[in-house]
Amino acid sequence: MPEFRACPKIQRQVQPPLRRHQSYEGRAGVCGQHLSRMSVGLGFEPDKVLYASDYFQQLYDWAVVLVKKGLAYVDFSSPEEIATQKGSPTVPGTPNQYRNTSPEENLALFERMKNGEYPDGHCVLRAKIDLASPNMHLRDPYLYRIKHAHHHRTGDKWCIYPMYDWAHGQSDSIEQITHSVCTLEFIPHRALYDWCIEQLGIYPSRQYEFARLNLNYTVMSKRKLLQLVNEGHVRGWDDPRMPTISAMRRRGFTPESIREFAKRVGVAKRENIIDVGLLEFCIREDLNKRALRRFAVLRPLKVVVTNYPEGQVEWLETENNPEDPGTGTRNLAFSRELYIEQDDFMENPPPKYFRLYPGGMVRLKSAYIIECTSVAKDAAGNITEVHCRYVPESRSGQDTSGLKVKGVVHWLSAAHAQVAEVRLYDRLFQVEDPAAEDDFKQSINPHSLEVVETALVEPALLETTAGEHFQFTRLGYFCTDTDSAPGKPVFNRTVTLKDAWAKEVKKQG
RNA sequence: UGGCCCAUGGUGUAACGGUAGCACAGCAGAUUUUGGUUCUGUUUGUCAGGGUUCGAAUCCUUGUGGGCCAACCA
Repeated sequence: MPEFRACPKIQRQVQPPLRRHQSYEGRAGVCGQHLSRMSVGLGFEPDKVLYASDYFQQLYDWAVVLVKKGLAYVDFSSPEEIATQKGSPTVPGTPNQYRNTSPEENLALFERMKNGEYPDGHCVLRAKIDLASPNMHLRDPYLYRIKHAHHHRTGDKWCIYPMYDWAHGQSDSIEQITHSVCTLEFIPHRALYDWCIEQLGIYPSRQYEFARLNLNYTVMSKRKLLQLVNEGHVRGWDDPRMPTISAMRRRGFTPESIREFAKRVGVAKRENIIDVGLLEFCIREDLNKRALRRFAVLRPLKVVVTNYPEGQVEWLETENNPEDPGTGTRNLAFSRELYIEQDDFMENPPPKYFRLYPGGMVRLKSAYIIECTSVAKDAAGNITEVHCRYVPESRSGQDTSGLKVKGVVHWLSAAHAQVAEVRLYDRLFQVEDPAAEDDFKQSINPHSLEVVETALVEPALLETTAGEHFQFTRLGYFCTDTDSAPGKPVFNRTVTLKDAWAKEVKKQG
């Protein structure tokens, strides 16, 4: 039954009252709250939330008007009969006996419907329009059906409830909505929307249809998303892999970035599938300016600086955000045993690799230049440690070494690093348009979530609270998850940094 | 095989009937103590055929392609 009427304040600069045209069905207050939350998630304060159920009496009175005008009748046929009588898009419908009932009789019948004299589904009120119309929605559409159901706002007052088409235009009209915005599939409904308003002679709201925003590598329909949730392919509606507002917020997308994305996408009438790359661009653009930089090592590789004194600790200054000097600096502990990212070392590097390799030099960001002198391996031949020599006069900010190195690598002091859980997300589907597949679930990406339970982070990262954004230097943007506990932070990777090297590797095959 | 909606680079989206522009992506380069950021340059487009017009992405028409339309759902 028609329910909550979303009325988010879409854009202040829009002159006429404009509203999102959609009603929701749901149990006690859930949807109204959900809509409000969604608006807030996008950074809006809902202007107000309105309820179609507030108009039930008016809607009923208007139905009576229609009946009296001979434009509506009570039909006792079964749903199957009615469907058959409607014909098909190429075959006109045929009228039944009830279509000729007099207005007076219909009035009495409709009243009995309202009074609860009939059981559920015993009959319906139908508009009398045109059974031969090429627009199926005009072939005497249902206006009211009987449902002896308790309504969370109107209680047991009604046992007949209006259908969508009978509720929507009139509700818009009551609220003096000038532009009622909806998606393309409602185009055929517009004729009925207009018909109701015209027959009633009420405020002429108008409906405008636009294409829904689709994203590649995911699905957008509520039906499909529900399946993902119910069948456990994701952990819930706000699983950071989902394309829902709550999930996106949890993953670390800011309201500003989502709105910027929507702005760049634009609105039009043609079907579209937008590249998630644009969304990623928008969140990087936003977070680059506001996220504090922190060091984190996801897959640690131990580095021993052989010529650095054992037990010595130095505190080296590094910037919190080079894009915003106002955010100041912090100090990082430097010592003889460090961790770097496994990806930042290769024993046999390919061309153009300018990170660490035997005999190679690299700058430890905000610290010293080191040179790899040897590699330690276990019995199986796996690299367990990398031994390096540091250049004492290459200290960041006071480098007199004259050395020029191409690679810069982030690092953590082994003795100071703390453990944190980091969740890495990848696209939920392996194909661009899963909805076009025979079975969209066949194309689910089995590696859409990778949990790194023992990532290493700066000690300062232990103090974070849910919703905080960071850039883990050279890795990507991360957001503290709601699963975090004191001293046990969990980070979601919102998006990686652009990675020119990954592209180069791909090119080299 | 009825009706309706849509069609502009890879993806989106602009252009009173008058020079097809913007963004993302791509490519090339510069800068860089994040292979990030920033900056510079650059490849690629009006679905097809007719018609109207001095002039068509825009108007008309035919075709092609895609989408939508039957629920006691919204």
